[in-house]
Amino acid sequence: MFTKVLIADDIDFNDLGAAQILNELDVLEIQYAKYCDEALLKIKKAHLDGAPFQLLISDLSFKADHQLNKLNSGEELIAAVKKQCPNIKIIVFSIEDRAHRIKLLFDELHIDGYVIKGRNTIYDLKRAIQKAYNNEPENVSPELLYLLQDKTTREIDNYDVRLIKYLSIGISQENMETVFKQEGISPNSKSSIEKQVSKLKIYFKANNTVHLVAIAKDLGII
Amino acid sequence: MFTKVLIADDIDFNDLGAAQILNELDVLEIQYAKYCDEALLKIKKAHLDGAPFQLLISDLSFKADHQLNKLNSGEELIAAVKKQCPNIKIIVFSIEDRAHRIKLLFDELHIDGYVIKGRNTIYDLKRAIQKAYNNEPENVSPELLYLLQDKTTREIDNYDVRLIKYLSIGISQENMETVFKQEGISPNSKSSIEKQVSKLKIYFKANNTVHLVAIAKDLGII
DNA sequence: AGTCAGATTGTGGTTTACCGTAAGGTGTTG
DNA sequence: CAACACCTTACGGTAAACCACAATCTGACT
Repeated sequence: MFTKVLIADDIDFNDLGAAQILNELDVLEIQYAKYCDEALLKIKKAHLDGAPFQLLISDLSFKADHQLNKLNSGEELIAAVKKQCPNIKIIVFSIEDRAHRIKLLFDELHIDGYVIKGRNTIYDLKRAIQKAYNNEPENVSPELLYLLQDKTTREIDNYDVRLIKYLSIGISQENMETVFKQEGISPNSKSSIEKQVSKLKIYFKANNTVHLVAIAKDLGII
Repeated sequence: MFTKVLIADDIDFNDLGAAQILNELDVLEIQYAKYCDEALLKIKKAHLDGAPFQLLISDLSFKADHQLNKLNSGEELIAAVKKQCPNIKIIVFSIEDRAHRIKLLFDELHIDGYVIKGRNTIYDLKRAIQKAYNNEPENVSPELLYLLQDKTTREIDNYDVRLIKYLSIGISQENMETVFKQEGISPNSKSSIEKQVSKLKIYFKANNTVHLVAIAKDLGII
């Protein structure tokens, strides 16, 4: 079993539960971080000291407060950690249950497991840690495995996400052409953008653009 | 101090932390509920048995799963509980930090305290329980008190919320007139609706309607 | 190079949104 | 009841979104 584990979670309440599980799994050294930056720092330090963490259990959302942080989400933390220590195992542990966001974690950040905080957390997290240790693939709870099958989320690519994102921050379709050209995003003609928005509306069964953005927000796509 | 407390939270992980705090406060009887319906049932039963709960600590969001529930949010649970047992004290305990939603809890459901799940949860919840026991007003953490001062949320009334809500589910301004008349919402002329949407856009500094709805969703207004 | 399918862009017309202004209603006050 | 402010509704013009169709470009294959 892992011997040195870091838990990154901004809710102090969760430490107790995590500690209990890791004790049951006979993990010797457990450290905690309440901020992303703090977590990265600890991982870097341990790495330099020649006693690296073997597992990071991280939440996704970290509340902003008076402390200024460079990293402000689990995604950013994980990307930074992977860059620094590619060998560390990473399990994400969050209440987020929207397939799209979770899918991205596996596909782009190559995490080693995902546990939804819920009614069976204690059991699920324990299993996930064991699976991560044994390098088992598809390290998610059964209900999530089902969610990840959902096509809806797979057929929405980065272009779509950025398009909807820009719509949601008030860029009109008129101006989208200019913005896309500045950002080097293609296709970027007014006509193409209209067409793509229209496709997305059909795809998500949205009556209009307002509806589309609301749906995308609900699904966690933006 | 309270002697009988119910905790309604669907994340099993949180039970440990809550139990620790309540033990420190010498609360004798602590019960847990993972579903809203379950929580209401326990409260009803205790009431009928002549040994009612004195305090309910409830989360706001409860995940849906295979179990069908009549009540599906903390708000619904609290409304139902208040109806049944007006004397029970209620503290809401959630990660929700958006002023608008919290404000509604105090103004319409008359809760006795609010604690944001965060880095100081253990301290904050303990204080909140003591304050609720002593009937102290404004039972929130200092940072939240500041948030609740924010005017933004006070000046948005029910009409605005419904308007934005309908926009977000794909009702065009064209059709809003018909919908509002059916629902008995007034004013309902196309002109009035246009005007109100326009006001809201100015208020929230939104470039267009899409942007407005996105902002409203981010603020937790809808 | 030539062909072709599919993607991208362009164009014109229709609908909806947007915005200013004016007309109509309602309630208050002297 | 006249005067007034304020709210609601109506109207008209402009801009943006929407939609169908046509033109152009692109890359793969022969």
